[in-house]
Amino acid sequence: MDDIKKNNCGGKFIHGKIVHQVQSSIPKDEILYDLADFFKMLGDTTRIKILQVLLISEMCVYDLASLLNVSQSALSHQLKTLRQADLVKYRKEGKSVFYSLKDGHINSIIDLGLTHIMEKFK
Amino acid sequence: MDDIKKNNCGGKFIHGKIVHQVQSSIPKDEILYDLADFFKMLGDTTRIKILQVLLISEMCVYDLASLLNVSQSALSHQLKTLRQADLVKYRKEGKSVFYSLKDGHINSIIDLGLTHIMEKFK
DNA sequence: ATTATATATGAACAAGTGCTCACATGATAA
DNA sequence: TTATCATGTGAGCACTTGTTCATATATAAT
Repeated sequence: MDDIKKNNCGGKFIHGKIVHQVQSSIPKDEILYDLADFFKMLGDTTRIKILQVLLISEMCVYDLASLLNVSQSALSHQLKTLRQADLVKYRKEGKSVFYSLKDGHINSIIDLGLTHIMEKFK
Repeated sequence: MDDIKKNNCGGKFIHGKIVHQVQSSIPKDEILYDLADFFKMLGDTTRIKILQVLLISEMCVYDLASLLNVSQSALSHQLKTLRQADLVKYRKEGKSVFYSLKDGHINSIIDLGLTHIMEKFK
């Protein structure tokens, strides 16, 4: 019963037992770093919009730019970012380049995020 | 059959039908803005670590700082950020302040993100 | 070949972010 | 009260990020 020493933080940890237990069950730093990088991709309005669209249908850059009301240049830069994060793929057709999602996980993750947000909208 | 005019982007949209269909099914800008803000919270290594810990157990600031190997100040700043995002709650006990998760969604969202990351680790 | 269209990209820059440092606050101990 | 411990916070600063502007590339039309 000495794992909780109330009102005394002088030693290493206040609650050694709990801390050690937690320490052994969280993922390695390398993984958490990648995880943060992944969520970082979803943490920008423009990119979330892009993904929302591609969730429904593939689309070429020109249409995407018009639809989202962002400059073609800004969009291309963001698409490059998403490409590097391995979240989108593309195919060329004439002068156009069609982008689409590369992964199915994104769908459910964004959906979960949406339901989280929606709860606060009432 | 004129919703696809191949190799011609002169008009408003190349693929009007698809664009309009997509346009009506993506969430409002206000929601997408909040959604991005939410994912932004998960897009930082320190914050993801904090949440990973609180996923398992509540913890006081001192223990959390020691466990995650971050300065107490940096941690307090991040905890404030998480508080403002309404992701954590806290209770005071003597000199200590114990933080815990406020919401159950975060658990499943982080888990989904983790499985996404793990797939690329082989 | 020349022109127009669709996309990509480098440089520059403004805005945002996360840290440290110093100090403030609040509670307990001496 | 005074000292100590746990946490919070403002200011400053280095670093990152997302955009614009100009230009490059690549394909198709004239």
